[in-house]
Amino acid sequence: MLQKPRGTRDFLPDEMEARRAVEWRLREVARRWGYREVCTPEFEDLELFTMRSGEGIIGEMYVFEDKGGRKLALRPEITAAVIRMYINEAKVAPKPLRWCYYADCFRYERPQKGRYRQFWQFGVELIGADSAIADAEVIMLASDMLNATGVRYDLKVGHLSFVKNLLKDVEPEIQRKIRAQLDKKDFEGLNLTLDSMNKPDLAESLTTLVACQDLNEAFEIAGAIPERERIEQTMGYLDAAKVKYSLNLGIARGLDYYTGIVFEGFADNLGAENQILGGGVYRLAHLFGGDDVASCGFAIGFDRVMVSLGESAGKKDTVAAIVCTPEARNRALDVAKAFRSAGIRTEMDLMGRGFGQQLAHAAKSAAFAVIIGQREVESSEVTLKNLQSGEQKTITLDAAVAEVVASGSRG
RNA sequence: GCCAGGGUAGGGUAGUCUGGUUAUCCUAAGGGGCUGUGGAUCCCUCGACCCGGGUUCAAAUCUCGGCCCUGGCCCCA
Repeated sequence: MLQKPRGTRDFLPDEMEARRAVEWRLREVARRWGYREVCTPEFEDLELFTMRSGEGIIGEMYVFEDKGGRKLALRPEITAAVIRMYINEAKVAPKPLRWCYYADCFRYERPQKGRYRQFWQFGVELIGADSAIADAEVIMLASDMLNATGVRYDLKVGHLSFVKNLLKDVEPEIQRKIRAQLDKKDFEGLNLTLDSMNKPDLAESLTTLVACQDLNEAFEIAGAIPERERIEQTMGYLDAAKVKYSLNLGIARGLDYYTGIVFEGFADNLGAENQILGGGVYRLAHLFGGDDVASCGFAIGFDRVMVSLGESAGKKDTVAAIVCTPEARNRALDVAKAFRSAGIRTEMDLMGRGFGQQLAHAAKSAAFAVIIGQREVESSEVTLKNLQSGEQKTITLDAAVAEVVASGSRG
């Protein structure tokens, strides 16, 4: 039998409904903040991604050549494409641009819990606003969106200037190494690195800084930071808005184009791949030949959110099953039409089952049975049976529809 | 790329150590009886040893390779 490609998944209706429900909660929050959805191509010029992240990522992408000999790649992330689109299509649009996306991405990596080769990201990008309140808005939105999903998480907020300032006299190569070790909280390796440089007090400052939960203290450790006022303002807005976060000034976020605030979200029940959100302030547009523009954005690892939510994610659709005798089928079709017009998922027997077996099937798949037989045809009513409680009553069609609709809005 | 544990009907499983009858049980699915409560009950049916090589009279079972799954390492844009 044919298997699906490694690291991909099939989604059956139950799971799909759960995913759509969470997806729409995210969309709805983004919409309320004014972030409008955009869509970019599933594949792009390979160059777009190597310009952003370096040649090293080719090994972790789905790269192919098309029939015209173009080097293309399935998108491994969306930010680069969104910024390309901004430069191509929207450079002169009124600022700021508030955009969001929900899209699948592809990475050629070893699958494990919460990591798949095809995975979905829900992200937002705020383009062209360069202020403390802009940074704060994006973080507040991140918090709002994660809250809407119901996932349990920790939000960590940091800023690159602190570590950068402490390391300003260190060679770039070593800087990179130290930042990676701080990000991983690999203090053993960090001490080794610093020992070899003969700077014991730097180690002290760095480890204290990473653990530091107080902004003023952090400024004392890190020394004079030009962005101090903006950082204080941003954090002030977050505190005023009662955003739940903790300070983590060790966050490195891998790549060099991040310039300021950075933040990450972690689920507490996921194992090794527990990061469910990552983002920050970055400058990327100039890489793709645009004018330099400040941007801030984040992406939510949608699949990890779903794994973290587990079984709790699902909310079942209310289903009405029409149960009828063959003679009553035309009337039953009218009844079904009325239920469907009211927005109720309504199903009829297609298997030629007898009355009893229709009901038996309904009991497994529906919340209500709507019974239409000779008696109901004659009285122009329907018998509505609540399949959970077993109660039933013969009432008008309108009353039956109203009752099913009401039960759906409760659920 | 590395390490560990796995892969038996649609789902869940027994059997594997110690090779040997028609591969166990639950569930789901389909057909039939019953024809206004059948979420019951009775009868019937469908359906599996991941793939390939090796050992053997004989392989789900032992062995080698591959594929895939689960978790971890690495990486994580």
